[in-house]
Amino acid sequence: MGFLWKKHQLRAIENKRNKLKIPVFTGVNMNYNFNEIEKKWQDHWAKNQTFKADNFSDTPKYYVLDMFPYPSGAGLHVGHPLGYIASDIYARYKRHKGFNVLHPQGYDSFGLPAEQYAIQTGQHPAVTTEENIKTYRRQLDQIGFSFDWSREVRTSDPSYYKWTQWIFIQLFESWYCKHADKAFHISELIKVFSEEGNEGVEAICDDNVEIFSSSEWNAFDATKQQEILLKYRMTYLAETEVNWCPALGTVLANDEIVNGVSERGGHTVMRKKMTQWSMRISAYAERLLQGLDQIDWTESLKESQRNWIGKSVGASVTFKVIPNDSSGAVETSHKIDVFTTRPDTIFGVSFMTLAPEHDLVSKITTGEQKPEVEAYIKATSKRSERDRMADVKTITGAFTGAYAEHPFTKEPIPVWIGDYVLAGYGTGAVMSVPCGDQRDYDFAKHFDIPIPNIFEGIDISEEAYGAKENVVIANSDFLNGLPYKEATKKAILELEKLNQGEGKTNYRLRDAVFSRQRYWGEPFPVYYVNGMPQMIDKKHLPIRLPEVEKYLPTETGEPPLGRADVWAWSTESNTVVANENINHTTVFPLELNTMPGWAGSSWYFFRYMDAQNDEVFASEEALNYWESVDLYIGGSEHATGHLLYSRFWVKFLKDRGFVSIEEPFKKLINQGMILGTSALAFKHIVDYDFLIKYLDINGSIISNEPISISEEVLIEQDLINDDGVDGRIETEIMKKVRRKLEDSRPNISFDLKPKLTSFSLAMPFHIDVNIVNSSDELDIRAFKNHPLYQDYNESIFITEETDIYKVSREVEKMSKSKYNVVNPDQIVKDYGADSLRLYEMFLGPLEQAKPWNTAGITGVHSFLKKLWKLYVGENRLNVTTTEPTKDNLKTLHKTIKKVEEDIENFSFNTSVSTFMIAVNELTAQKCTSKAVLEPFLILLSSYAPHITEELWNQLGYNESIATVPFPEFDAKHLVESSKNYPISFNGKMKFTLELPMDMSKDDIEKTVMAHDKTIAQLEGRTPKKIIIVPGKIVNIVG
RNA sequence: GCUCAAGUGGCGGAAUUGGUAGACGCGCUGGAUUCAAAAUCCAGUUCUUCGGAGUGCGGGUUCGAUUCCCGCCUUGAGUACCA
Repeated sequence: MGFLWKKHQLRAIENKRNKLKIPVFTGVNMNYNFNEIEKKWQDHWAKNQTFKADNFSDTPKYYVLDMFPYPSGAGLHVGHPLGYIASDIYARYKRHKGFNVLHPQGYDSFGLPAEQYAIQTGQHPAVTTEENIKTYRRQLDQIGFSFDWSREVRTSDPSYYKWTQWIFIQLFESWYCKHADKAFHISELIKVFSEEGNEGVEAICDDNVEIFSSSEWNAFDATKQQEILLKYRMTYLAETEVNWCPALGTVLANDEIVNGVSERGGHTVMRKKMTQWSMRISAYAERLLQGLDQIDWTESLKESQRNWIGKSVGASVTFKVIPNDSSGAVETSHKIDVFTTRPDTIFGVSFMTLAPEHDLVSKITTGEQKPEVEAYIKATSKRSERDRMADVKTITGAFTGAYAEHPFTKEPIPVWIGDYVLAGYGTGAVMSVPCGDQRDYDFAKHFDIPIPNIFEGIDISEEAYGAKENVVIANSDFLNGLPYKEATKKAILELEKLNQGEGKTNYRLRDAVFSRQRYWGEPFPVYYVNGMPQMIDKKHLPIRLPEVEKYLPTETGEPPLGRADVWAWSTESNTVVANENINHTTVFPLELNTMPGWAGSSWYFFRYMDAQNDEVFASEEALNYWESVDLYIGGSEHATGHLLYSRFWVKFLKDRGFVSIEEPFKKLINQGMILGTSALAFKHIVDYDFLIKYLDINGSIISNEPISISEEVLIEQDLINDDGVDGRIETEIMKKVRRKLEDSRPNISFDLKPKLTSFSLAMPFHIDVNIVNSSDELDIRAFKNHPLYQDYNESIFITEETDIYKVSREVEKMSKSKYNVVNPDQIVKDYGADSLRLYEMFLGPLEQAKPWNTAGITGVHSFLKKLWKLYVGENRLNVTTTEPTKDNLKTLHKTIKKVEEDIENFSFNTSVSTFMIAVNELTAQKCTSKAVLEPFLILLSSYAPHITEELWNQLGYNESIATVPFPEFDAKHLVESSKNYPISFNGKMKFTLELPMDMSKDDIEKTVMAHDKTIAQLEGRTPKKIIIVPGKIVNIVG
């Protein structure tokens, strides 16, 4: 029962509360009533905008950001808030430390799931997205995050995607100058073209640009000029081979494909040629690589970006194809360009290999070889990408009949095709050096091609020698005797002399396809004149998503926007108008694709700085004040998607002068996944034949009846291989059959003859974790009544103890299909948000994957109850102005030190233990001193904001605890006068000895050696050596 | 295959610069309280043949190693014919 205040006390409190405008709950409960407290303070923070950040402040800024959540229909499970809790603790801590903290939240609300749902149900994705956001918001709110919600953004909101469209236009209007190594406005390129032509332009552009003079440029018509410029723009339209996913009806980026199938849904993906918008991210490959050295990310994350960028330094080499008339081609002189990282091995080339898709293949294949080559190409094109990846062992290929000329020896080299050469990397052709590359080696062995050895003293009879170190080149003319490095240099030099090669750096990073054949994404601000894309002027943005009656592609295979009736651009009214007005003179068709998911998330961190601005994506002042994200927390699944694209856009925006930073995320932490603890039961399927003998009163058989039954027997894992268990199963089945017979034939006795006919292996299946208790005991009755397990209604259980089935546990990913999902709503209801926050942190290191086990939450929950009891006594606040004792201060200050260190190191789990130790100690010390209990609340308030805010308030403060300074650590309280020395013998601690801190080494030795236990331990031996580290340890050797 | 991360009680984990291995919590055992249960409180809880042994395994450096070095094994994540 709750304690009721006396009337006069109540009045006094009420007066005070009215003054402070804090919600009142009458009949203050002296118990820790977390539900009430948490609701009260969440409402208070929201009403008072406690966490609203100011864009202009004299205090230093700190920007803490969580990775943009996609509001899925399933809502949050306990794994999702982990990172949010960590960042919230850090944000709150930084506020205590005097920083002006920006800690915003919003939604990456365009995306596939809402659209898939729309296709199935016909509901507009905007409607379901709105609903999902509401659920998310409710769930986030109840955990007590200190977000500044006044800055909320949603990527699907036109006032937001207006600026995504704007950035797209900037990209379209830009080109990349290699010389200055940055992007510029396209007008500067046009100027150069009209004055000097393009020969001197060093730009990142398509490979197929023709060279033209200024006069030629000026003579081109507008369409031709546009066509050329498109090859230079940072975003461009090109026919590219894309990853087409028929099931999703869209194109996917490389990072959206996992193991050859779509990341979402696991559908097959095939190669298809389509005209698509692409982003020239490859222009930034080197800067994206170099920038990694400037940022504080985990090494593994940087490593995956490095791998994705895939820089390799080598040379391009041109081989001339030896003309051969039998190919029947009109042109007879061809060149094969290859990229190699080992130009030093050029004298080891014994054949060349082209990708089967290579353009030259059809041109150089001789008539004789044509049937074989064509058959091979046909066979390989049938193999899906996935088969090709899975099947690395099988060596296949075909000889084209053509020969290329070695640049130095002028010897003919046979040209092969093989699918181990990828069309998409380098030039799609390789110079094969079997002695130095295992794949070339295997290919040569398989097709009996010679394997010349060009390495001094290295045996290549078994395998290729791929290492670069400790190698000296031989049989290689002018390279003889040179090690790798020098040989490489020399080879490139000689190739340059012949004009048949040069040093070259290659990147694996491809330009990113930016079109999606989807409805629920940003529309492009683009219309088409004579097939050439035109940007809509920035002042007419946003171009809003049109309405469509269905969210599927059209019958003619166009994207869903092809279904919109009002989707044309009038250059007269500068508005979107009905399609019937299209006349290709003033009204033009609009782009039908939409932007990919990463468009909106590549710049959202800037929008939070100035979320409401309608003039610019964020004001210069706001951008300059907040600069970049100081701490970014999120999952590692974004390693090569979002985190690479964001860096790319930021570098671009910097080049164009829109922002002043080069990297968006200074420090990044990947929180580990919270895994589910699945419950597994095991079943046998057991088949029996029974012979039922019906008996009369005398026991004589009246009749025989054979029956067959099949039973699902649930058995505890421990019993599966138990000896007596078969007998138990048979007994139980007999019992069950007997019971049934007795029910149906009550007055007849019978005898049963069982015969086992089959017995399956034990099969595990998932049990809903909600019907299993913390001791792994399945509630059998609940199980039989559970709608999921109706099939087991009458199943037999074989268990150690009656009525209790012990499930087996397995840690796996938390997922609906495994029935191991734990919902935070229930946790908050049962234990409160503060308990949830503490427990999520207490589970283990933030960055590590760890299993969730709800049972353990009672530990942190009873800690909070103990804390409450420490502050709130039987009927009044237990906090007094009593002077703190030495012990009180020692406990407080060691806690301050530890918690501060922990937060700075993102070691949140260890501070939770520290809080527990502190409360245990202060309780044992019967501490009531305000001078200790107040600062302790501040320490804890980042972790458990509600209970601390409540107690802070009860202590009489009217300002939120979130705004008060962090307690100062004072080392003097930790100074000890004595030390409990561990006394070790040969490094093993045997006993401890309390000695004064200021005791000299000699005195320590004398005291220890004279001690009874030392004498007993030594058994008369004389120690060889005595190590004494004052204040640390004594070690006696001998 | 390559890259990265990690292996410590029944479980989650702690030991931050080499110095008392197992903090803190869960679970378990026993006890108190209760008509009973929940809750709460107290005690114990690495293994052990009671000598000791012990941080994945085998070596090494050191007075002393979970921590440093060498070689292996296992698990997880990412990536993959990248020339």
